Amino acid sequence: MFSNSSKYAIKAVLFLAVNSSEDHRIMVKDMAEPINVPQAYLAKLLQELSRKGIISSKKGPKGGFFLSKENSQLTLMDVVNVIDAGDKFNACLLSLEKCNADKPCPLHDLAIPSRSKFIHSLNQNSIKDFSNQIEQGKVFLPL
Amino acid sequence: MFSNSSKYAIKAVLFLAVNSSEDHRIMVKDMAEPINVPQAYLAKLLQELSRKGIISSKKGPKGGFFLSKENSQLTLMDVVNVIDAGDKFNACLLSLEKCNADKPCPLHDLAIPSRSKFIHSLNQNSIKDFSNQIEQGKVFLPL
DNA sequence: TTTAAAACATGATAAAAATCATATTTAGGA
DNA sequence: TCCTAAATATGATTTTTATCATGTTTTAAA
Repeated sequence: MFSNSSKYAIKAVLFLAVNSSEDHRIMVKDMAEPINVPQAYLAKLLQELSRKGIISSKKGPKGGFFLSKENSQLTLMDVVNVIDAGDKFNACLLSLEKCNADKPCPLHDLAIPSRSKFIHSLNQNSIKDFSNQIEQGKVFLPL
Repeated sequence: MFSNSSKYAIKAVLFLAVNSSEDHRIMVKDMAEPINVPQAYLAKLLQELSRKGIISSKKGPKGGFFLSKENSQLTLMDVVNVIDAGDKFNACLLSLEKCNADKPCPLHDLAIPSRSKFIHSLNQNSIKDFSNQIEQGKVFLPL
C-alpha cells in the first residue's frame, strides 16, 4: 500500500503535529529515534517535505522542523503524494489498463468499494484532525 | 498492495483457469503475450507456482501448464502467499509493531475494516469461482 | 564578527525487486 | 533409440528503493 518512505513520512508528520509548533521546532536527530526511522534517511525525507511545502523548517541554531497552522490543514494524502509519485490509489489492483467500473477485472468489485472509503478518509481528515484524535486518546502513537 | 510478481501470478492463474485443462495444457510462450507479462519472468513464476503445488505442469513435447481440479479449488490468497512471502495482509499500515485493535495507530480504524473484508473475499472465493464469474460475463479479463 | 548548530543539496552505497539468459531434465514421436 | 519440445533449475543483470555520507548554506548567540 504505502512505500516505506511514505510510512516514514506519515510517522514524521504525525510526530510533528503532536510535538512541534511554530516556536517549538524539532531537530531530525531528536525525532529519528522516537519514530524509529534511520536518521539520515529521515533527514532526506523531511527536506523533501519541507521543499514541497508540506512541513516547515528553520535553519541554524535553534532551528528544526515544525508544522505551521497551514501545514496542519493538509491531509495525509498530500503527504504521500509528495513522497510516492504516481496515481497509485486509483490504479487497478492488477494494474490492468482497461479495468473500470463497466468492465471490472475479477478483483475490482472486491477491492474498490472499500478502498475508495479509505482514500476518502485520507483526503478528508486533516493532519490536525489526526493529532486531535491522538490527544484525545482515541488512537495511539508509539511509532 | 500486491507486488508486481503476485499480480503476474494472479493473472497467470486466472488465465489458466479459463483457458487450460488437464488435457489442454498451455505453454509459457503462448500465455506471456495474452496476459502481458515478460516471458522469462513468467516462466520463473509459473515454475515456482508449480513447485509449490498451486498449478500443475507437464514437461516435454505437448507439455505445458494447467490447473487440476484440486488446483482450481485453491484461492487467490494461496497464490499470493506463495509469491510474496510474509504476513503482509495482517501487518499494520504503518508497520507499527504495537498496533492492534486495543491500541490502534491513527490509520488502523480507517483501513482495517475494509481490508479485512477484502482479505476475506480472497480467502473465500476459489479460483474456480473466479473463472465462473468470468465465463458468466460478470467480470472481464483483458489482462 | 566569529563560531557553531542546524537544515539543505547532492551523490554514493546497499539491498531488494524485477528482468533476462542459459544449461539441464523430462517425455513424446519419428 | 534419437531428436526435439517443453518445463526446471540456477544464476546473472538491471532497475528501483532504501540507506548512508559529506560538503554547503543559513542563522542564533557569544
